[in-house]
Amino acid sequence: MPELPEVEVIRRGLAPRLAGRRIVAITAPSGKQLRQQTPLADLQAWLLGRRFLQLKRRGKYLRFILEGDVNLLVHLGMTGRLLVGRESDFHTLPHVHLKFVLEDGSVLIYQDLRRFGQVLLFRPGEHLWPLDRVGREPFSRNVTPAWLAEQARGRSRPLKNFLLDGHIIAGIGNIYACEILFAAGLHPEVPAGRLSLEDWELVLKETRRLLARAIRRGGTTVLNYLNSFGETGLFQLDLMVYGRGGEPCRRCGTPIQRLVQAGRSTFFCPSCQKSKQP
DNA sequence: CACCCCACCTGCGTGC
DNA sequence: TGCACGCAGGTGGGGT
Repeated sequence: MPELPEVEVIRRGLAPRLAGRRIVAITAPSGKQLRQQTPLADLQAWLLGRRFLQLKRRGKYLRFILEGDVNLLVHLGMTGRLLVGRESDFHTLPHVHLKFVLEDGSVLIYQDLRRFGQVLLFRPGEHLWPLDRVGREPFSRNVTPAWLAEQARGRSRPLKNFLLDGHIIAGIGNIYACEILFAAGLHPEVPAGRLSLEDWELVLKETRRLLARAIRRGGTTVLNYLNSFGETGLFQLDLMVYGRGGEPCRRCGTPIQRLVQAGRSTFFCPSCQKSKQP
């Protein structure tokens, strides 16, 4: 699903459409539950009549802050979408699990084909516990090469799996993990603990560069990602390795290889990514 | 503790 | 055409 750039693009699109708007109705068109979801009756009890104040992002979570210290946490899982529009825009759309009608007649819908997402309500004063397990923000000053080296010290797990671990750095998913490793010229199977401080400087620099560029490009659409206006992203045009197994490397022409790490596909160029070997 | 596998869901492309 | 299989942007629980 959406990784950090896609979630951030959604946040930026949604925020001005929601700020100050009051929720006047909530329905559950599909009648199906997400992986984790506050019951509809509780959503209605706590959200109806309240205005959206702010929309924040933490890792891949979106945090909707409403009047009266009520919070709604939304995670899009693999296939979740948040779309804004007119009621009639979504009449025939399948897999719509929640619909919020706003006082100006616009609607916000949560659509999720695979239903791996989460929509959780937090009442005033309640702790937002899902955020406790979210790692550090890649753009935060508390993420430094030294901190990364410290986190990786003594670890045998492959660098790819380390980058993908949202409890350490938040927001990097399978696409950007592959792209970051290509940009840094590092082999995905190198044990994370074997990187030097200089390697971590490069990894962090490329992580920030790629995530920032992806946000500017409106995210990556490989299957069905859409921003809050139903538009695709453009970063897929910049992908160097992800989804390109067997195709020639865009830098050197060597066929891109695919391998499976921790149950997920990894794509890499065996020629460009060998400054460290497994 | 560290690490990996698997389930959780639905749909789509591929190959027989 | 039909069917079985593999695969898909994430995450956490449980096993080794």
